[in-house]
Amino acid sequence: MKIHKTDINKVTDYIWEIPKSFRPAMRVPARVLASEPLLDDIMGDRSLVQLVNVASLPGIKGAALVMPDVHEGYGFPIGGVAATIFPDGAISPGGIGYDINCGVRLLTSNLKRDHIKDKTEALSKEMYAQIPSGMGKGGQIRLSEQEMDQVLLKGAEWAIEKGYGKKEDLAYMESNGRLQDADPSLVSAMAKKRGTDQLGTIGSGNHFVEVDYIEEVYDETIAKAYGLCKDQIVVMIHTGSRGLGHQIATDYTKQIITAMPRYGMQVPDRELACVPFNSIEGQNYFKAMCAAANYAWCNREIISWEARKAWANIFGAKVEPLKLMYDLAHNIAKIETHLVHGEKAQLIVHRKGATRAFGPGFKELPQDYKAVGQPVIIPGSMGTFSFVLAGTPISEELTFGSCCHGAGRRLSRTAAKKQVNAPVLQEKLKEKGIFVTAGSYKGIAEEAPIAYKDVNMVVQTISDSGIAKKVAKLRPVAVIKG
DNA sequence: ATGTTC
Repeated sequence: MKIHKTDINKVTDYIWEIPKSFRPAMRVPARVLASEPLLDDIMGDRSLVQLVNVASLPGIKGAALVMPDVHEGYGFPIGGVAATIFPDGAISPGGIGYDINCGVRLLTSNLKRDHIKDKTEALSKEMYAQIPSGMGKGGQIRLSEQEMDQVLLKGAEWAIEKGYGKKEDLAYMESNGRLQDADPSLVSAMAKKRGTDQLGTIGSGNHFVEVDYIEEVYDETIAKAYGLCKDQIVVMIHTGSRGLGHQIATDYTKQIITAMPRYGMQVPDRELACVPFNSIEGQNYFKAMCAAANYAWCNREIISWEARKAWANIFGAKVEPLKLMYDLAHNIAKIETHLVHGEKAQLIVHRKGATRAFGPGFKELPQDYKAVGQPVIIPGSMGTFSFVLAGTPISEELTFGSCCHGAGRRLSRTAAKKQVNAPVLQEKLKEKGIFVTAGSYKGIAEEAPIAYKDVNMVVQTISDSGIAKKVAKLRPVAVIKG
């Protein structure tokens, strides 16, 4: 299948639609949220074909959607949102991704840019020492079988009970850092084994811990509600459920590929394998997915504890500890209520490389954010900049309350490695005042800014389309990578 | 993304 520009209808400057009539298998239209240059960028790759395939998912409602940071993924495009009808619409592990509850959190400090100037290098070294990173890397904590089950059931609460976190953090996590449907008995022994020593570790790839300062505030009122101000130092953490989540995705993808024919579900690409949400296989996957999501929230809470230790070691025990602004998932499925053609419907919302972006008044928001909407954290590529946005009611109308999750890759890892000289890049960033500490040059090369879209363009599209408002722009000073 | 290949 090839998709040409002439197959795509322009709905607005930021919304492009491939109509349902394009392919007989499509059950809903396919929609791209992008400015024209960003759309042109993906015309040559498989993102749009994958999006059209998603539009044929059994039980899909509204439209198959991609955000402006879209790129190719396993079956589903990354940056994709697919809402299927509860309870018998499809659930597909490919629509969630291999790193279940990969997500981002932002911690705020009471220090300003001037306070840390002379200590940036020492801080980045201490962060690197405290936070294990890199492929397959384990941490300090070894979970017993009983403890593992508690982590999978309780998520971030487990870390807090054990003294690795702060009770006041819970209110500032999506779903309070815990999905109630988790069932540890549905997580394989292999997945649990892989997760035994990986709590408190960031892993590799695009995962990182970053120290930033706030370069610009766009919306003073919302920034104030989130506790953000110009020149303030903040810490961003991006990681997920590590080997445990990956193993769960592997286990259930296999199972679901085998089970799918029994339910008469057909999809154009084997990588979109799915079963009805309320089938036994669908329920088992969902409950295991929830367990992996809880592991990821626990992981990010423990990494925050490590970052807080590094903070105290560098700035002294009397410094105010880092405060959690918000933590949100961008690889997850959630049961949510949205309007479909003007009527309320319960949906299984798959977000793969897409975050939630609910507007003001949403009941799950912490009290101090209720009036301004949910924080959306958008990490840019290494050494560029990142954004904090706020969700709006428009996201609920256009995207099932969803937003983009980052800059979005434009070069494959292999292509990036060919083009980038990592030591040179590291030195260049240092000259710009950004200390990058990484376990491997491979990681630096794969994550070079050239491998990513222009985050400014991506965020501008989001802001122009109205699904989220710009609140603040963040510049990195130290990056810890795998 | 991941004890690189589901």
